[in-house]
Amino acid sequence: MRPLMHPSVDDITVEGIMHALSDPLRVQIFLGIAYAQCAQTCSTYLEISEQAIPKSTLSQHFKALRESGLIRSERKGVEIHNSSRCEEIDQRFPGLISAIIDAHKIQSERKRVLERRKKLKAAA
Amino acid sequence: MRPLMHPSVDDITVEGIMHALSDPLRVQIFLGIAYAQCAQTCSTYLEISEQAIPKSTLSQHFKALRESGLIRSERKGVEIHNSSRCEEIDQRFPGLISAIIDAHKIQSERKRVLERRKKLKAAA
DNA sequence: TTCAATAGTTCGTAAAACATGAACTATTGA
DNA sequence: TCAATAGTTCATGTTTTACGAACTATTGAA
Repeated sequence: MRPLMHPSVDDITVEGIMHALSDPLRVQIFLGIAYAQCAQTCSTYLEISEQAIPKSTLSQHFKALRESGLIRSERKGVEIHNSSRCEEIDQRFPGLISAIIDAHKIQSERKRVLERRKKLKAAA
Repeated sequence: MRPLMHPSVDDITVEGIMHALSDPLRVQIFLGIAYAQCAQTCSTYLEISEQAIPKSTLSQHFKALRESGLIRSERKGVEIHNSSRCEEIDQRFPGLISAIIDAHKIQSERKRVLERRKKLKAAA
């Protein structure tokens, strides 16, 4: 098994970040890691949504996040601990990650509101 | 030929924007349109880099930008004028687009510096 | 009007990227 | 040494993307 590859901060690209965060599942994973006070493992996300995510798929998504430079993965015994590289990225691209995180907050808040509204309408 | 489809501001998603801007050529086109004081046409970009970009490819890229909500395309006679939807997007996701644009400025400035350094080194 | 020129779209297909089950590897604890 | 756990890698079917060729829309001139 080859060692986990991480790009140096200088090799992180905007396009790479955009691509990594263009997949809904990957964003969800990344936000989970970014918000988490403790490092997250791959298995944390085995049932992130209604249906189970195959672990090979999860593994690929973690790899994509890692190779874009968004997360750091370190083996801790039998599992791999993932943490965000937000601070490093913020040094290189100030405000980028937080703007994306804020946009996601707005988007998911609006989604919640719309769903509640829909439910009320259906009940009426 | 079906009419040009534009999502309403409320249907613009962060993932959609990320995806649209995850391609280097598309970012270049988008930045060109965002910076431009006048609306840009598809043909403006036929030779954006060293080699010519096939126009069917360009057309698809413009379509991707349009359907992500990043640009507005309007037929003006024989050509189609493209302009950015930055203001609208900024209403929905304040600061997102400008953070991405700033990050690109940093990235391309750094690239320029590295290339100059390399050239000087080669000359020495 | 018809026709050529210009600007861009759409279609078909070949190439690249993705998703996932099955098999494999690494680490730990019994 | 071996079973259990956590994750990776491989093989393959599916989806997305790139681009040449053919098509459509608009204009301006004959």
